[in-house]
Amino acid sequence: MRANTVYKRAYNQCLDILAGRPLGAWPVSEARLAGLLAVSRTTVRAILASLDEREILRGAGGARALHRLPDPRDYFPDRQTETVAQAVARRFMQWVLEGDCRPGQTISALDLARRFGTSTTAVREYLTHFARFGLIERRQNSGWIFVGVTRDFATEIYEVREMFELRSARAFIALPGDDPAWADLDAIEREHHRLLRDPDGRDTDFARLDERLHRLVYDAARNRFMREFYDLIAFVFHYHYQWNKADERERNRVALEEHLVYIAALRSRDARAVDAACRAHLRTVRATLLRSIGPEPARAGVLSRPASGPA
Amino acid sequence: MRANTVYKRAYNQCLDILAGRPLGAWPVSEARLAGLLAVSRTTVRAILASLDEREILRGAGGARALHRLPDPRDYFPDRQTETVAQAVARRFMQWVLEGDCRPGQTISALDLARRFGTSTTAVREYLTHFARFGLIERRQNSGWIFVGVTRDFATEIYEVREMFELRSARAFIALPGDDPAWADLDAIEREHHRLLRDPDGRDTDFARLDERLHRLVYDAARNRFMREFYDLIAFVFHYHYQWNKADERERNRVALEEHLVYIAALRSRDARAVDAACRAHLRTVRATLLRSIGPEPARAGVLSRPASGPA
DNA sequence: AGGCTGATCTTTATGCACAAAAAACCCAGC
DNA sequence: GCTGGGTTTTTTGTGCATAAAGATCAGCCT
Repeated sequence: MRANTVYKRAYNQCLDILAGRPLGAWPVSEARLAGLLAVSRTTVRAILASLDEREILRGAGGARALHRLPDPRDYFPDRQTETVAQAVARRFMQWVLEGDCRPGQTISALDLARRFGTSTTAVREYLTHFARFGLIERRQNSGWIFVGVTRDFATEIYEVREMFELRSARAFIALPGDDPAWADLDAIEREHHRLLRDPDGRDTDFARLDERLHRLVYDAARNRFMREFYDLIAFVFHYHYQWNKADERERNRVALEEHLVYIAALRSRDARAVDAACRAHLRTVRATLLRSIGPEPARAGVLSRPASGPA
Repeated sequence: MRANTVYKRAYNQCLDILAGRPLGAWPVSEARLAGLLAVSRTTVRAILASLDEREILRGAGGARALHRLPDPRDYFPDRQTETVAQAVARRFMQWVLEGDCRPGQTISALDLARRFGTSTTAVREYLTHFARFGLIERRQNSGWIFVGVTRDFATEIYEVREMFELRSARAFIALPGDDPAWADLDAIEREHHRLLRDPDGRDTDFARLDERLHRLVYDAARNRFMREFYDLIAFVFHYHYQWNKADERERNRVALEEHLVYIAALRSRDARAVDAACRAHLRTVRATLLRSIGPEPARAGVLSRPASGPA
C-alpha cells in the first residue's frame, strides 16, 4: 500500500507555519494553503481535517481559528516523510559507497529489494533511472551489472568533461558584469580562503565546495545536456572520493590552490588564462582519479568472467 | 502473467535451423543448442519438449533425430515473439511520430497503457528510460510532460553535437589505414552517389544513410558518452523529419552534396578541411531544424499553450 | 581426474492486477 | 472570481504468478 508521505511532509510544514502565529483567527483558504505547501487541495483537506481533530485548528473557511499552538509531539517523525523512491535512492547510494559492490559484479534487484525493505518494482524503477549514468548495465532477462568506474570509463568521461568545462568557462567570462554568478564566485572564493586557513574541516566540506564551483561554471553554458552531465561527474567524484583517502589533505590543498588560479582567471576574463587554468586543474583531477583506480587488469577479467551463461 | 516470448523466438529460430537439415540423426546437445540460440538451457528444454510433441524431433541425446521437416504452420506468429517492453517502445514511438503529441502536453501513463493494451508498469518503465533523452519530464505525483523539440532544446543539442562531431572527426582521420571504418566510408560514399543519381528512393533511404555516416564518425571517438548522445540526435532527426516534408527533395540533395565534401575531407586527412566541412554541414542541418520549429512564442507560451506544434 | 550430458531444483526477472494516496475535475453558492 | 464540497482520474507502490536463468548432481565416456 502506498505511503502518504506527501501528506505527512506537508502536515509538518503546516505546523511550522502555525508555530509562528498568534492564537485566534487564521482565515486561509484551502486553495491558498495548497499553493503555499505546493500540494493539491485533496491533501490540504486531509491536513485540515487532522488539525481539526487534534484541536489545533477549529472552525472552517473564514471562521477558521488557531486554537492551540503545535508542540513537538504533533509532528510526524522525519523517517516517515521520505518517499519510497527517495529512500531507495538514498539506500542504494549508501550501499554502493559502502563498497559491497565491485566493478563487474552482478546486482540482483530482488536482493536489493529485500535489503531495502521495499518492493522489486521500486528498485527496478530506480535502477532503470540510474542506468542513464552508464555505471550499471542491464542484461536482458538476467539482471544488472555494476560496470563501475573502470579506467576506460574514467578516460571517456574526462574527455567529455574537458570539452564541456572549457566551453562553459568561455560562456562564463562572457556573462554581463551584473550577473549574479559573479557574486556567487566571490562567495566561493572566500570559502576557499577559509578552508585553506582551516584545513581541519569535515571531509565533505571540500567536496561540496568543489561541486559548487564547477556547477556554477557549468550553469553558465545554459545547456541542459552539459548541466545534466555534471550529475554524473559529481557522482563519480563522490564515489572515488570515498575510496581514496590517501594524501587526502594534500590533494585537497592542491585542488584549492588550482581553483583559486581558475577563479582569478575567470575574473580577469582572459580567455587564454581561463583555458590554461581549467586544463591544468582537470589534468590534476583526472590523474588523481586514474591513480586511485589503478592499472586495468589486462582488459579481460572485467566482463568476461561473470558471463558464464548465454546472457 | 509474463509472456514466453524468449521461448517463442528461440523456437522459431530453431525451426529455421532444422529446415535446412536432412532427415535423420541430429545429435546436438542441449548446452550447445543453448549457446546457438543464445538462451538458457531451461528454455532449450522447453523447445525440445515441444518439438518432440509435434514429432519434428524424436529421441534424446545422441540418438536425437529429425523426424519431419517443419512447415510454416509450426512457427509462432511474429506478433507473439515481441517482448512487452519492445512493443511499448515501438508503439510509443509510433504514437509520438503520428503527432498526437505536442510540446508542452501532458502524458498520462494510464492512458498510454490502455492505448497499448499493457499494464501501467510497462509504460512507466519505458517512460523513465526514455526520459534520459530529456524529451519528456516527470512531474512528481502528477504525470509526464512532453517537452518536445523546442527552439532552446534544438539550440542546446546542436551546440553539443558540434563539439562531439568535430572531436570525433578528428579521431576518425587519426585511424590507421587498415581500420575497417575506411571501407565503411567507401561503401557509404557509393550509396551517396547512387542516391544522387536516383532521387526517387523511399523517404527513409536518406535518413538511414545519414545516420550511418554520422554514426560511423561518432564511433571513431571510442567514447560511450558521445556514442550514446547520437541516439538522441537520431531520434530528434527522425522526429523532425516526420514533420517537415517541405522541400524535402531539395534539402536531401544539398545534404548529400555536403556529405560528399565531408567524406572527401575525411579521406584527405586534412584536419582543417574536415573541420570546415563538418561545421558547414552542421550549420545547414541546424538551420533546417530551427526553420521547421518556427519562431518561439515569446518565451512564455511554451508550457502554457498546448497549440503551436513543431509543424 | 575432468569435462560433458541430462535431470532436478532454486532463484530471479518480467509483467500484471489491484489498493491507497494524491492530483485534477466539476459545480453550486456567494 | 473565489470558496469549499463532492467526484473522478492518475500516480505510486505492493504482492503475486509465470518465464527464464542459474545452480547442483549423479552417471558416463574418454
